[in-house]
Amino acid sequence: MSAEDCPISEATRRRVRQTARELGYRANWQAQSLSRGRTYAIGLVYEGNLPFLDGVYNEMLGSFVQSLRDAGYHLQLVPVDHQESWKEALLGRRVDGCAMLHSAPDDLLDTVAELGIPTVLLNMDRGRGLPAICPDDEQGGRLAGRHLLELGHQRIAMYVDTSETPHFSIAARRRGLEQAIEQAGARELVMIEDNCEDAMAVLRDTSHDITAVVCYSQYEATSLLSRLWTAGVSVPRDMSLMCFNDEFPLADLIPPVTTVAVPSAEMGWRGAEMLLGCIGAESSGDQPGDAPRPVVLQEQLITRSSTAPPRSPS
Amino acid sequence: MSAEDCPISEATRRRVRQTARELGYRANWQAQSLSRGRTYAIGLVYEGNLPFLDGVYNEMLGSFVQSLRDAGYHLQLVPVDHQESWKEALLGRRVDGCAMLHSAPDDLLDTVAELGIPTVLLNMDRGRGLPAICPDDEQGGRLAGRHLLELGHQRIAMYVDTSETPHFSIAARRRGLEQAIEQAGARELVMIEDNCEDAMAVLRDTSHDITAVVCYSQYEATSLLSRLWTAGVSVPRDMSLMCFNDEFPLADLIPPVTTVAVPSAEMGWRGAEMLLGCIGAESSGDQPGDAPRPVVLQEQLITRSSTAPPRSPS
DNA sequence: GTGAAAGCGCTAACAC
DNA sequence: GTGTTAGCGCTTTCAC
Repeated sequence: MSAEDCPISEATRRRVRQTARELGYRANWQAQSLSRGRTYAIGLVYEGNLPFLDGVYNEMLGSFVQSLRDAGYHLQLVPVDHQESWKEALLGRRVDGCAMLHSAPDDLLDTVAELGIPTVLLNMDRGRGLPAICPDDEQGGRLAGRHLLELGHQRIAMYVDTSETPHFSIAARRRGLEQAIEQAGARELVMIEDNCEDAMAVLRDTSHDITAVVCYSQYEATSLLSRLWTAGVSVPRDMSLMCFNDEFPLADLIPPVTTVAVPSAEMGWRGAEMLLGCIGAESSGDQPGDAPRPVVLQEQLITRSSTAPPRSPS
Repeated sequence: MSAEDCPISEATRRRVRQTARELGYRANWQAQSLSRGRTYAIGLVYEGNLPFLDGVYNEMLGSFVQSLRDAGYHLQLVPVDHQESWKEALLGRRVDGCAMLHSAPDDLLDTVAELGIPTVLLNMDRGRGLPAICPDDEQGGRLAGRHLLELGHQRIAMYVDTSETPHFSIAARRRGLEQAIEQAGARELVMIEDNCEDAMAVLRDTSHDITAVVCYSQYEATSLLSRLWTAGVSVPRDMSLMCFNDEFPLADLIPPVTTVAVPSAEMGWRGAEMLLGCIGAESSGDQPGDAPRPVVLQEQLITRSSTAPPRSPS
């Protein structure tokens, strides 16, 4: 009845629908769901805390949800924990597809692969060839490195707080920084993978002669900036500081912090596009052989006042 | 078949279920859903951005989701916008109940009331007598006020950034502060409802003689603290500063900021308890007359180093 | 082209 | 107590 050669005009069709709706009728969703074999739900399967605290994920998921909604889908939160209730949700086919971000346990990836549940990985790499979408953290790292090198810094450190969950973007950002440094023929990157106390020790060690530090995220930047102030190290006069992710509270700190922004909203809608594409392809009986290749999005430098040329050595 | 006088022992029942499950069988969820007239989904209906950026909501929703999951329910994100797709979701009964936080448009509240969809309001008051759960912001305000008064402050300001969406807790926190001030016989509260620039002007106006400022949230506190530093006003030596919500980055700022914490996790599980209670009562045919009364939870003072006795007037 | 009927997979009510 | 069947409300197919 949904054919285009229907004798009933489009206008009439619409009027009928409109009237039916006004009379309070709506298609029963559970019945449609059973009959069509669809749930019209996408599961957001996540480990640990709700993955929204970080502004990057907040924005990304916002646009992800919007795009899904425009296609008649809703996003369902599926926490992963020891109870394995997430497994029931997937095996019971409570969702038509799923999204994961940041990281996922192996058995989760195995499960979706076995069951053939359409899945998209957001900001995640090691994905068994599953459709993925992530920012180009290596390129972002190069952006950061070049910015500092152009300002005249020779000796640069990167600081990552290792108490946080590791993420592949750490390595990627590091590689980008190193590439930029190598290209410029400057001295090699000093890596500080530790907590804030120890980062301070390294930065203040004059034998390292560090004049600029790149923090992995706004979290490291916020606490390190505080410590620097406390220790009487002025930013950017004595030390340039920058980080990744253009999120709260970077713009409100003293000084406002230079950062490399990831295209969070774009990741969201691209992800939705990809996932809905997979679901569509699956239902139209296509072979699932053509897994879409990973989409990689460019990052962008946002210059603020926490980075400046190094003090000339006196 | 679910009776307790069943001849099949509990152990056998479990073994059968276990085996069936191992053989790969699970009850088809869509069919169950249709047959039982349940969707096993709760809608989180929200306006604007994803409501998780603020750490308070993050933690609250985390425990909300967990509790729902333990009861076999999933939380579905239902954004409210001009397209009114949320209305379709509710009218189509795509959810068994819903949760709202912070604020909700009138037609949304009307809709759930008309349709009789079990609903719980999280951190929201003006709710048509709907089940609600919120922190006692007035009590929190008193906590803040007493803390500063005990330190010896006489002239206190409260700062709210009016560019943010208004929330009833602003008034409640203000009332609490005023009550504490009145009780102590100190001078009246100076209200600053504006942006950060103007807040600075008021604070530096010596005719006001303000020695302590209470910020509405971590956002105001973060930016105001920055401005104060920039202006050479030392916290807490020249000015005590505190706020509400124990969230990032308060503990990482210089100095770490004193704050009044809301019991976010408890709000979450209490809310789930309440909502599931309503759904259960509804299905067991009880009259919906006994709407649970609002639950009000106590807040807690967390003292850090941004508050201190005022400088003795020289 | 139009209308009736057979499922979707489960639940619950009903006879045996 | 146990097995059978109607029915949830839609979609889709298959006769007319």
